[in-house]
Amino acid sequence: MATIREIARQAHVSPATVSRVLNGTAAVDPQTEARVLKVIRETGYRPNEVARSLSKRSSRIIGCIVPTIANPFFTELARAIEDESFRRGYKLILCNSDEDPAKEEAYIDMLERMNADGIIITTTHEEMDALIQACPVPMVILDRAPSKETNAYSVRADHYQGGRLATEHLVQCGCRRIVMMCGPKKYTSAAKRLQGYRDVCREQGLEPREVACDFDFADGLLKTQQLLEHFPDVDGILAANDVVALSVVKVLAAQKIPIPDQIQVVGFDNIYLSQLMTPALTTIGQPITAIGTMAAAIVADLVEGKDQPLKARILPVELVIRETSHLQSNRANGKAVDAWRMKS
Amino acid sequence: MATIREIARQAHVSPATVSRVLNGTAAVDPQTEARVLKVIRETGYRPNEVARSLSKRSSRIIGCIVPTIANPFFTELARAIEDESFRRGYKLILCNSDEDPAKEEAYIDMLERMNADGIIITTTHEEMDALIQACPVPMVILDRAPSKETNAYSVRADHYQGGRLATEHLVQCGCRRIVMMCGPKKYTSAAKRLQGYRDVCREQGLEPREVACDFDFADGLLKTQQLLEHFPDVDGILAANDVVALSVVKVLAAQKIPIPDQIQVVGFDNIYLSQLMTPALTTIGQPITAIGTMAAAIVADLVEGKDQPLKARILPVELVIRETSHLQSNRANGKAVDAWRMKS
DNA sequence: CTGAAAGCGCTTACAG
DNA sequence: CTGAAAGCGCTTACAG
Repeated sequence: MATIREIARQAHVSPATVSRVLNGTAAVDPQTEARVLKVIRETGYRPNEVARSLSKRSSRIIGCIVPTIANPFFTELARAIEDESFRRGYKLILCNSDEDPAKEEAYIDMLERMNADGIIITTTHEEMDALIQACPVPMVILDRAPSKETNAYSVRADHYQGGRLATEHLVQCGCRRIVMMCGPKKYTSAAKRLQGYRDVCREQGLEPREVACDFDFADGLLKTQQLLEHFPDVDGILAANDVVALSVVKVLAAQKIPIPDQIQVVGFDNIYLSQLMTPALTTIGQPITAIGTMAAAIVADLVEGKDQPLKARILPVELVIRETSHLQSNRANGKAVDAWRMKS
Repeated sequence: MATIREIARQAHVSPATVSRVLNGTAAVDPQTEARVLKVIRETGYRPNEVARSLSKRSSRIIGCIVPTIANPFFTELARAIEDESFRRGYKLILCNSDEDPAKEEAYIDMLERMNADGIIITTTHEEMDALIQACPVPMVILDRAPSKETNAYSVRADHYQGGRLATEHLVQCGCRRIVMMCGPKKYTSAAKRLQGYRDVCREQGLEPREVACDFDFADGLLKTQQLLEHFPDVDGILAANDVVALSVVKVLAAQKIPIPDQIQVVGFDNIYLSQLMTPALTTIGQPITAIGTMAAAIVADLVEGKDQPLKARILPVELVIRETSHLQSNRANGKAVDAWRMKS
């Protein structure tokens, strides 16, 4: 692999001049420029990124730390972040923390040492706040409200509104004994959704029924079974998220409980999978792609010196009606309203 | 952020000595070492990775190029690669090519310029062979047979055997009119599975019935519908992969065709999702984690100077029986054999 | 418009 | 065991 020095030699100029035509950082005589370009083309020269990173103290690397891409929600998020990063000329280092604070810390450390230009992280650990505060590179926190005095950016969906929309929808669909399968409270998203649920219950004069549930399939199966024992008269279930909704559907199918005729189900997230399931899932859609795109864009803008006045951005959610719920008026023919989307 | 020079100053030694205690590359007087370590601890010094990469001409970065992590198969593969990379002290740069040769080329170029220590790639494009050949960094090709004269490594599953196992299983389950939904022939995996299917058909005196189908959900829906029109008497379907099997199940459910009583279905891959579906999918399992782990291990071993005699590794597949098929003997009670796994 | 020189922060022969 | 020096391959004031 040729170096800039070699190109300079062949073009009878200094390395500085080659650098200038490469980066367009200063005016270069057109004649000279043409000569340099020619040599570059002929040799297939490509500048070494590591050397450039070292002298510029910027690597054009964005780090992304998520619990695990095995969770489809984070897969889709990571994909959106990668797309925007690539579009803006950045590379993405993807890190799976498994929600282990030690791994999160190790990855942040690694990214700082690599001169990463920004870190996008989804964490639920309060202990991380100090690290985030101390981090010399820009941080964007996803899907969670950061503590007050932080200098980090945050992008998340309006989960409170999501909780409300989901509950109101089930009420409109005729449910009166709605059970909320609530994700771990340490997640802002779970806590906010729960709050929305409770508020609507109060407004509608319904008694809240709650079951704690992790955001994964296995716990979803377990808690669905418990739920059916505790609340045998349940007629509506708000699943903690779409993955849990998948479990709910599986358990109800196994017990031959018809969906949505006996029990209606609403998920959260609107991951791609939710439309592939049979029956297709009614859910609260988060703007997953928009969240990821915005997170990467914030980092890129920051590197390019663009101001970011807004530290926290909250994006709207939407109700996506499919086959696991049905409005009263449609109950007669038992058909689901097809893909009717109501913007929140 | 302090530099090695600053640590050296405070510990009254040269930067070279600090480097030596940091890397253990040469014996250092215990007294001196203790002094250096103390300063490092007190200052919280962490060496800059970019500078280290530049002087060592190794970045401890592994690049991974997949079509898209939106496909669960590649998500699981990427997760396994990341785990092994992290374990061995490497970072993973994840790249989604969308099977676009231009993007693949751009990413390979980028990774080379970053001094990546290895590139793990899943590509179906023959045109890439020249690039792979020219690539100065070690390459591991996944899920595809590389062309003969390449110096790249390859790791893949035994898809021919997979095609055989799937077909033989359906025959044992009593199917006689089995349709193979075959993935794009440019994929080695698809071509090999088809070959296995054809061979078993010949051996069993069955007439092969084939439908071409892309490896995605949308085409799966379309081709399933066409399949039912072309072959109205079909009693067994070999889906191109698990994602396509999801589509098959969806279409059959919509048409109220009972699975497995009227039509039995077998997928390929055994992605995590296949067990979450309702009904849970009978499928041919690829050792996804083993493939990813092995790919990352090959790169790490290479960097560490360990010999890699075997250029191509072919891993076994297994039949995973769940609820979309049932053996003759079980047909009577209509119950699926639960998680009975037969090692290939 | 152009070049010589210093610098980015490490590592590693080389000499002692 | 240790240090001075050169080098990794770029970029960027500085001077002309």
